[in-house]
Amino acid sequence: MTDELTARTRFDPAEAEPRIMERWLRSGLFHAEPVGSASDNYSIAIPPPNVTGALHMGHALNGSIQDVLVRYHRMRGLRTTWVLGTDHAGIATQKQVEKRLVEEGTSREELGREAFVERVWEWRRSYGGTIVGQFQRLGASCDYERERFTLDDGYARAVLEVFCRLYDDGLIYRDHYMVNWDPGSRSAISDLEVEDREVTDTLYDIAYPLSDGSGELVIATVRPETMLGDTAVAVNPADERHAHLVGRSVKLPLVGRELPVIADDYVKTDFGTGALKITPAHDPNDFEIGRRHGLAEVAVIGEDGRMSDEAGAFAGLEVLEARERIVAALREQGLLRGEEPYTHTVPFSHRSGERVEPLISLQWFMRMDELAPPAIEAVTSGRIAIHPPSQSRRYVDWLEGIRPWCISRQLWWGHQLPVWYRGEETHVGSEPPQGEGWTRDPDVLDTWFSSALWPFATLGWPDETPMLRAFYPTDVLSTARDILFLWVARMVMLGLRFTGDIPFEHVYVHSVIQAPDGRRMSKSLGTGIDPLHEIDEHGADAVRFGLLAMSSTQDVRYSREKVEQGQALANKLYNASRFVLLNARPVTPAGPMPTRVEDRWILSRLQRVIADTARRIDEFDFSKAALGLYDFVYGELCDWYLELVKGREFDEELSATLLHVLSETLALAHPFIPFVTEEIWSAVPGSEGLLAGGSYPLADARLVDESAEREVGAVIEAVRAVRSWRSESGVPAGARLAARLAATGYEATSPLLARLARLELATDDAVDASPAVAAVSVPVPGGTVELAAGEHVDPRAAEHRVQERRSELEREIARASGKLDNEGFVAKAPPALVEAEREKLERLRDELRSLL
RNA sequence: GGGCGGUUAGCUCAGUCUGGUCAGAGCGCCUGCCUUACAAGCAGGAGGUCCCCGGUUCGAGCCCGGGACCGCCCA
Repeated sequence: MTDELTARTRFDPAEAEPRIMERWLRSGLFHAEPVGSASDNYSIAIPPPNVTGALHMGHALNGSIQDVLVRYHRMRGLRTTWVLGTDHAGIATQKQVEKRLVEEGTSREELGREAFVERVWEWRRSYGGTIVGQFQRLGASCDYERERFTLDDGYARAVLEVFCRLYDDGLIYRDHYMVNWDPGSRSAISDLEVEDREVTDTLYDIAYPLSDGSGELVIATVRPETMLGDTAVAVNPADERHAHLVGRSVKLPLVGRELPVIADDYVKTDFGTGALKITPAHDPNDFEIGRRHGLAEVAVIGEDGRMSDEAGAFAGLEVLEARERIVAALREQGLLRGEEPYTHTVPFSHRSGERVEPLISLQWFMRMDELAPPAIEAVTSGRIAIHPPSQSRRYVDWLEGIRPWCISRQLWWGHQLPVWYRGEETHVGSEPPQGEGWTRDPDVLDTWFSSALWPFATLGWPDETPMLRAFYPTDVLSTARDILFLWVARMVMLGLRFTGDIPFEHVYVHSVIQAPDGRRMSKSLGTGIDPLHEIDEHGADAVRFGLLAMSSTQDVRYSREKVEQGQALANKLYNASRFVLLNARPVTPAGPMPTRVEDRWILSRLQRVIADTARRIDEFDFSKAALGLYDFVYGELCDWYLELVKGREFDEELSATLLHVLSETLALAHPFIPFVTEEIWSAVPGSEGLLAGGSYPLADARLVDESAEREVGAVIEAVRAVRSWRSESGVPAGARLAARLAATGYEATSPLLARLARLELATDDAVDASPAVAAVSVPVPGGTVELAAGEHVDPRAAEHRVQERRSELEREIARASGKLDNEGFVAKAPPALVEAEREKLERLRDELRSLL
């Protein structure tokens, strides 16, 4: 870089980033050998992205967060591994490949299972690496040699092992139960894959005649087609209108079946007529009621989304068509008592977007009642810390209300259940059973079942591997809110069950990034912003910085300004480094040897930003950490220190301090903006190796210098005061003005003040001499600067400024004296505060007098 | 229906835990500058009913109560 320094005034991420990533990868720095134990080492298991996925903003933010943590701890000297990989995403991947098959004019059924699965593997080999490469664009320092996939051989072994052990322990079982059936993907899906949406349907009132002909009971439903599967009508036991009907029966229209009238608390008395048709096979609540009352379960809709044979005359029809025909038939028979628009929430599949059909189906389930309590305890006891803490309540609430988890999926892509049947026999085991006539269960496990093992299966479990010893439990799981249940809770449950230990010590729940207009970022809405495009445009450092600076404990809108701020920071650091490297002597000192006040000042400020940054990373406050670095680089290093040293000779002492401050700043910022800092590092004299492998700065309390901070702080304020006065009085910023310093506290710093404020300061013995031209008094800390501004002053501008200042002073004086006139304030406020207020008032009055 | 979060400058957000020193940042806007690192820069500036009402307090953007509006989660 050194040779290019003179020529290039801008950092070019597009050119530099791939080159630097290449160096990192070749160096092997990101790879850690399994040595020692987890308590000494640092590890993060990435929440595995979907193998079909491409990097979106959520990944980019999460990747930036994890990379800050990983780079920071690596530089702290810990053996560090960040395990990357993808999950096989059963439904999504299968759908991708099926789509292609359709385009080719064939189908998975035509291919057969084995050939189809091979096609999916082909797809995965060709396209499954996309997102891994995209993490590299971001600069993520993953241990790429350890990339894992939830269908790898070793991983698959872990999955089967867990299934078999849970089965043996009685936690996994097979049952006919109501599941969320997704007609789109022809599979059961879990509660977490269901999204409730509000839709407007028609609510129909239908009369069910009493069997004895003595009247009728009117029920209300939005799904008349399910009436064919009704097996009861229920009323609330407290409902006096219907009390006399309980125990009698009604005749189901169109079918003729006798339905008992039952009493159940679930029925709301204020909905419709207070009578509820019960269809245990097609509604989750009815299902529960049905089980309570021992009702028959008549399934009139099949897994193909069409009416089943049980639907009699309507068999084979699509649900919607059946509905129309049934309504028509009821109308014809005079049993339709009303219809009106009705808005309610309806479950939709996250996977296919289709309306979920609740169906009773024979599936495999996992009991959660034994697994959940230890997972709750791990968080309530503090063994696992969730950040921000408000999220732990959501975690606990969810686990407390957890229900059995349907883990089987009617797919071909995934971990096929290790279950075989022969007649009435069932065999569960990692090996096929002996003997003839066994058939394997065709279903696969929910992808999340395998993801739940991620923190330990990636490290070689069930074997007692060195990796597992060295890196489990992992340190942090970083994730978005919606994943708290999907992954985190399940990882904790299974981690505790199978390793006896928590899977991670900290859970960091980060923001969800919304579109700039506050809507959800989504492809279908057209509101998505592609992080790779942003990286192309602004550089990975800028995107990382921007995302981190945006992040918060709540959802945030994507802010391109923050990314541009990051880009500006990278460029600023690059140019500040040019200044240092082009001027400083290439000394390689043991450390800085500051004697001058400005050197002591920047070193002192540096210690503070070092301490703040480390603390903020430790507290997961990435936005404060990033913005704090920005403030240091801009507001202290570049705006002041580099300007303060410009008049000096770049001798050995100054060079040592400059190079020290530069090196420390680069290292400090490296976890946030790794590319530009690494690039500059290679040009710093005496720098060895890669910055990514260097050590993180530690604050040195001996370099904190209160008096230097006070003195230089006063200079900064004074320079600002003079500049501001100039600007408002029409005095050119560049004009050198004769001046006299009538203030204390500038003994060591007056030359600095003179240079930055462009003043010709009179020497001490000239202090009493009157300036040649009428003087202006500019208040600064510790006194005033008397300026002989003379010919430069625009009298009207100057007068205007004085007026403004006078009224401002009057306002402030009124406020301060008002406070002091308040007896309550003087009596009750802390004495120091009252005293400070008195001094302030004195100061204000002095200044006002000087302006009269 | 239950729970959680939010409302501060034109925009996006800090600041609220721990009341006074607090009206802040970035972007945008206005003015002036190519000052020997950076014009993707530098210097200076304008701009706020801290959602509303009430309370506590000597003192409230911050604490308490009520309300309005927006968003998210769960049922």
